[in-house]
Amino acid sequence: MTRSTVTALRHDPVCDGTTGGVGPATPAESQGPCGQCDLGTLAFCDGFAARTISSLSRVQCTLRFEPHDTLFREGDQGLAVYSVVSGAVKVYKLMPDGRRQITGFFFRGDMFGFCLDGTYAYTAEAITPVGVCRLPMQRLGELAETAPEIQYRIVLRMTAKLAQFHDHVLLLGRKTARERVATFLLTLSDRARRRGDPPSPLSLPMGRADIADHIGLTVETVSRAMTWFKREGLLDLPSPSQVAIRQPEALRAIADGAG
Amino acid sequence: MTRSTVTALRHDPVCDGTTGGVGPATPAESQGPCGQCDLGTLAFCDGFAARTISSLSRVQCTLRFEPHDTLFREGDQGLAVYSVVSGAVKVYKLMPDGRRQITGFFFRGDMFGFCLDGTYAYTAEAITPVGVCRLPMQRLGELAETAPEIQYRIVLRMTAKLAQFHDHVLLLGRKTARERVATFLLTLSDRARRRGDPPSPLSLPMGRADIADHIGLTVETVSRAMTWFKREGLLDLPSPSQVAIRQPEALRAIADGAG
DNA sequence: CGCTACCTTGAGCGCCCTCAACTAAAGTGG
DNA sequence: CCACTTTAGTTGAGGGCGCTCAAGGTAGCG
Repeated sequence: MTRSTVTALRHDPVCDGTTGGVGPATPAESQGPCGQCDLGTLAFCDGFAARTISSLSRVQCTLRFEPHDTLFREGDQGLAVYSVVSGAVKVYKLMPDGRRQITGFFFRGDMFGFCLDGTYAYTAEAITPVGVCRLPMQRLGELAETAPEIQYRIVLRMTAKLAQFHDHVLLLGRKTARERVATFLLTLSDRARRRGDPPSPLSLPMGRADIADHIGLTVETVSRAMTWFKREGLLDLPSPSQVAIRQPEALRAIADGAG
Repeated sequence: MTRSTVTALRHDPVCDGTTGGVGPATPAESQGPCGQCDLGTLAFCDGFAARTISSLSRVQCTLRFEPHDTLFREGDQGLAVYSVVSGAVKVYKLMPDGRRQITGFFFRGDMFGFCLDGTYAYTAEAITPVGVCRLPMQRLGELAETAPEIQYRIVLRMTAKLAQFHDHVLLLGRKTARERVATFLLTLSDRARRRGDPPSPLSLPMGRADIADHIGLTVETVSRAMTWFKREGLLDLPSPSQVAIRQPEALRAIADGAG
């Protein structure tokens, strides 16, 4: 296992444990090459031809990050895309005066880091301990010429992400505080279900401040909405980072504006 | 010219002038095949090999729509992607109670209609008289296997759109009313410049209500912000649909939160 | 036990929404 | 060509949702 990581290092000089000097990233010791990591059908390379997978495994490398580590910053040269193997990552943009907008959360199986003209448009930061599969973008482009299935897979991922953005823009532009929180919880629950994690009790690895900066509210408003849902019996909060959704339909009704 | 449209009709039975029975779409008479329309370097197929272009021209068809025509609705089967040749298109999602969020405006050279699992995630409606180049998605996927440059181009377009979304989510989640309007005007001006249209006086083909539903405000608030910018000498409003930006730097400062 | 970080709860205010009136411009029919 | 109607945009007055500011609670950790 460790040997395959070393192989990756030999073929991709960028994979030397430093990611632009940001964060104490260290090569992982427990992950194998593409197709052998434990992502199963969630893996980017799942279902690819053996030759494609071996090509990917030669340029891929697996990294670990600790909470608050920065994977890359807005403006950094965009050298690689990332696939989350374990843990949670948040991605955000900052305004000069410190206002922050978290544009996405990424979990097991999710990919991020696609960027234009070689510069990341946002900062990526680990929320929990994180394992990621890193794919150098340039190599990916070269491989795509011989294995068009790779680019098709990328198109699929990006299309899904675009659909998510449409929904989130609707949330931010037109929904009330309670509708936003309800939508957020249901979306997270749905994504957990799709990736095979228990959808209830739902795990909230991010703090209230992160949630607030994602759905365009303040910490206090998020907290009040959660407490209100709890009082109404729509959900339980065994701990601040765990939500048991009791009445999904009622929550859905609120999320869709019938509350 | 008309003959090439007829050719397209022969090869693509979907291109019969009806787009799901929605809107009085009629085949255009003035547009040629890919590479011969007047989009120049803005065209999706610009720079492709001659063989690729001829393949595209065989599945492509050009359509015209009038203001308020619906190109497709949210939930419709997603059969094709569109490239705007002339005019302006808005794309939006509706909530059950009528709240509307416009998730994007599309002008000359812009593409839209990429969708997952065969269903459009939003409704597309013509703002002005519109000419579009319509490319059936399935054929596009088939062609991509022999001409990977097509999918690479799609990836580029989608990457750019994703970056736009990140910016817009920041706008909706964290910016004040004036910051939103300033950002909106500058973004529109920048896009006009990139596509070769005069960036000033900037043309606003969409109404105040459309702007409001795009940046998460009300008509009144948009109007007040514009009047305020005018009073401060940042811009002129020769007509409601034309904006002459007098002080781009000052407007930029406001857009970025330094106002 | 004290410290820190995070979450929750409360009180008051402000930005933007709501409601309404007014103006301007464009279409309509005689 | 001109009254009438309709639609879009602007301006004003008042109210409410969510923000701000502040205090209190709770869990993790030395």
